[in-house]
Amino acid sequence: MESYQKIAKVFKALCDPKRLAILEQLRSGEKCACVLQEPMDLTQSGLSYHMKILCDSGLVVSRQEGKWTHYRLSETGREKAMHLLLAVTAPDAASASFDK
Amino acid sequence: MESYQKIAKVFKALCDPKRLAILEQLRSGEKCACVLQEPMDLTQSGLSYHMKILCDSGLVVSRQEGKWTHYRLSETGREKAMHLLLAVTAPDAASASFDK
DNA sequence: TGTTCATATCAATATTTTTTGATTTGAGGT
DNA sequence: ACCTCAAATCAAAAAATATTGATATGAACA
Repeated sequence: MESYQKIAKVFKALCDPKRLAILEQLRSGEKCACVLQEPMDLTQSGLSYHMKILCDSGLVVSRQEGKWTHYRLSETGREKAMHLLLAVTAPDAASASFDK
Repeated sequence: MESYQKIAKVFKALCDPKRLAILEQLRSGEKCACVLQEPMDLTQSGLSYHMKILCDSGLVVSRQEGKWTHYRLSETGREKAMHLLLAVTAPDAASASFDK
């Protein structure tokens, strides 16, 4: 079973407005770090900090190309997160009823 | 469109190990605050603080019964969270391909 | 090899979140 | 009305997270 810390790490990626804005940008396709930074109120090191959290969560993956780093959404990361959300918030088999 | 702050609030409920442990307890059915607190390393006011965050996220709902408060998982809360997770991490319609 | 550019890392500070203990509120019971 | 108990709220302290500016790494290219 996954530890609560590990699960928390996935959702931590999603509870910061700046990281949500970064994900929004990635929804339209792979982006280079410099491109992601431009429209945001973030320093270079600030972006790097958030990208690390997003990659650690598994929701985003990176790809090096020369001196550039490209980021994109991970389908498997998303699927794992969906399963995790369900696992954590759905009543267990034994308990039939719960609130609407 | 929902603000990033509003979205963040939902996932904030899921990025603390103690709140995940509380959700785990609720998976087996409705529980009174006093019952939830007992097995956890939490003071009364500490539990109350976390329950507020869980209720604010919509994933948990509460019900008063005399002087007791009972908490349970919300199905609609879970459904909304699932949709939100998808909305935030899935590539948009225009961009066909993304990473596995 | 030396220079430039993109990104990562580090250390310090600022900000936010969590914890704690004390107090308040409000529903019952006497 | 008074007392008790469960839970919420508040203010202060502690802990975790985010931001900033400076520096390090490492790829490309002259």
